[in-house]
Order: sequence, then structure tokens, then C-alpha cells
Amino acid sequence: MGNSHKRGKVLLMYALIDCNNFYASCERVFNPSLVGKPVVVLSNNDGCVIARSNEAKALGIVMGAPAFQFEKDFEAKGVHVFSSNYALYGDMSARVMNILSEFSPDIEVYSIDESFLRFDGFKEHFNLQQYALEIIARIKRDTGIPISVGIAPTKSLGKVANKIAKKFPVRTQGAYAIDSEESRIKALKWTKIEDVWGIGRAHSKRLQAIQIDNAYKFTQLPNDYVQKQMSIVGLRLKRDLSGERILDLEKIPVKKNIAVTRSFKNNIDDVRDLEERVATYAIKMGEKLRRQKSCCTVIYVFLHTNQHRQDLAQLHRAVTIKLPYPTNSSIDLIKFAKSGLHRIYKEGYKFKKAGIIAMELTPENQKQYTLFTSENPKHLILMKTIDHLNTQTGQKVKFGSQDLKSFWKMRRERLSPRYSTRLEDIIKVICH
DNA sequence: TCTGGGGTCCTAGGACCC
DNA sequence: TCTGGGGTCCTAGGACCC
Repeated sequence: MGNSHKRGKVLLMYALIDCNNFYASCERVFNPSLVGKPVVVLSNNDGCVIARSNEAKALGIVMGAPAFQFEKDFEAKGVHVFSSNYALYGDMSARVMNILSEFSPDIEVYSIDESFLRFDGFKEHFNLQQYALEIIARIKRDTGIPISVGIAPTKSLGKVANKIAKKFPVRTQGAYAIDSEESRIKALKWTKIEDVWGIGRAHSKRLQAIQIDNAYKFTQLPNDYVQKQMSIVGLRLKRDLSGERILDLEKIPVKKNIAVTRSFKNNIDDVRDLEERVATYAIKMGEKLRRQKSCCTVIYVFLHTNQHRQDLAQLHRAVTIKLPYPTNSSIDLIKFAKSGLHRIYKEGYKFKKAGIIAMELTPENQKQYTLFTSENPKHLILMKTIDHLNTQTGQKVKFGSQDLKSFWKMRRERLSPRYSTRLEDIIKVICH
């Protein structure tokens, strides 16, 4: 394996831990009768499939499949369908990540269902394969969630190892280690180019055109060619896959942008209805900003018609607004977002989606107040109070510009209970 | 009728300046 | 025939991720 991943005598290793079919697995934890049955979870508005159990995958239900097209299929094949329940998934994720952090002091929570752990020096003291099996058993016992573990000297190789663990659950028992030069090459030759982490549709298509159809062949390309075609990002990936430790754990970054965007259940053409939507997004954005203690100085507002309806006139409009002062007050954000909306709105179009994005975030405690334009200091106290009411008491405070009749409520017809975060929904165990 | 949402990073090229 | 040149900043858009 060369010496590229060794420093002194300490062997450097990473583990990538990934929850299997996470959302579908979460639904199963609280409804064990679903074990062994096909389960799918739908996106917002029950639009398309975003998670599938292995049984659902085997039935040929593809990722992103529009739910309405598969409705009959679901019924015919006995597929259990759920609306996405982020309160449940977020809570289950936190439990899993908490336990994982007991197994290494160095952890990067990469996404809701994935973490990298650093195992530097562990190999001298543990059988890593065995250690991985312990992690799997512990997570299963304490949360009910099945996971896969890939162990390797670099992060991108950890991804490869994880994929092998998932693909051969019986042989690997859910854990696979790339721990020699031979196993690295064998694993890369097995990995299709389009399955490599960091190589998406566009790049894999271009690589396939020059007969680069697996990850090993990709690592044999000249550096300057890779850099030219795929920029510095591609070159870093090539070196990391070759066994050089290029990618390392990343700290949870403070977000640089915060977006709130939604598709509507139905088309909207009335500007007053759009105002209500945009105001609601602005409030949500304010909450997100305050949670990470940031203010924004720029907001971006956009409107889209339905791109799937080629029979209707299409329009994409957007505007970037520089705010006079950094803010995270929902009241201000509503005002600015609405003014943006009025600049881009055009009569005569049926809009399907709108969104706002907060940009150029600054820490809340570093506000630069300008002399004449600044925010109303009363907002600060008001927002604190509202956040407290919303998060601590379960009350929902609404603003005047919001719809009070829940007319816009997302379609979530098949929502499971919030088993783990809502007392009324807690699971009942009946003993006889 | 019905097709998700929220992020990051990099580069090319234009605007502008001296 | 020949039409400066180089630096910086900004933005749009492409590519990727889960």
C-alpha cells in the first residue's frame, strides 16, 4: 500500500458508516410488521420516491420515481408508502450519531445518515473488522437501525469499502475493510465509474466515452488530464482513491447559505397568494438563521413555472437583494422578500415553485450597524420570544401575513406518527 | 390532476481599474 | 499587416453531494 497513508508507525484509517435505506428503516423501527416488506418514503407533497427498502428496490421502484405514476404498482405489489417524517428521521439520526461518537473521538457527521470516523492508530490495538461488527450490533440494539461500515486508509476508499459491505451483506456481515494494496486495487476494479463518490452523471459519461469504466482505470489517468477535465476537485479525488490521504474530516461548518424553497401543490398565479408563501418562507428562514446565530446581508428570491408542463408558458425569474443591514428578524425578512417578489412577479404565468435563499451570512454578534438604517432593536426580543414559544411550548405563532387556515399545507397523506418526538405519538406496548 | 429540498465548491469570463 | 496588458473582483453556471 506504499507509505502514503502511514505516518511514522501509526496506521491511519477511516470508517464510513452509513445507515441502510435510512428513512425506510426509521419507519420500520416503530412498525416491525414492515420488516421484510417493500417500503418507500415520498418527498414533500408526496411527490416522488426518495427512499426504498431493499424489497422495494428489488421490485424495480427507482429513486425519484414520481409517486402518481407508480400508484397502481404500489398497490399491486403491496408496497407500504409513507410521506416523509423529518421530525422522526432527524431524531433517529441524532441517536445514531451520538452512539457512533463513542467509538472514536474524531467524527464528521457527513449527512443525516452518514458519518466518517477516524481510526488512527486503532489497527495496532483492534481487529478493525471485529470493531466494526461491534458498532453494527450496538447501533442495531440501541436504535433498531441497520448500518454498513466501510474501512479504508482514505475517505473516498472508505466509501468504496462501504459499497462493498452493502452489496455483499452475507459475506461481509455489513463491514468491509480495504487494508492492503491488493484489496484496494481489487475494490477499485470492482467499482463502476458512475458509482464513485464525486463522479456524477456528466463526468462518468465523459469518462465512459474514453473507456474509463471503473474506478481503477480512473486512478491510472494522467494528473494533468484529470485536472483539466474535472478541475482540482477531480484531481484530489484521484489521489485520494490512489491511497494518498487528501480528504480529511471536516468540521461542521457554519452554513454559508440558507435556503427555503418549496413546490406548490397546485399552480399559483395570484400575486397575493405568492406573497403569503414568500412570507412563510421568510419566517422559516429567520428561524434557521437564528438557530445558527447568523444574520444575512443578501437575499435571493426566485419564482419558477412547472418545467414538466411544456404545454404552459415557462418563466424563471430571480432577484438578488442587498439588505441595508444584516438581519435575522422574520419581520424584516418578510418585508425584503416581498419587495423582491414584486420585482420578479409577472402576470399571466402559472407558478409552481418559489424560494428564498439567505446569503452572505455574518455572525449575529458582529452586526455592523450603520448610522441611519438599522433594524428595530425590539425585533430581537420579539424573535426570541417567538422562538421560545415555538420550540418550548409546542404553540405555533403565526404572523399576520401568513395563511391562518392552513390552506397551503403540504400534501402528507401517509405520514407516520412522530413516535420519538411527540408525547401523544409515543408507541404503546400492551402486555397481556 | 400529480414530478423534492438543501447544500458546497470551482471556473470562465466580463467589468473595471491603472 | 498592426488594435496594451495585467490584476482584481464579481457573477453565472456547471458539477457534485445526500
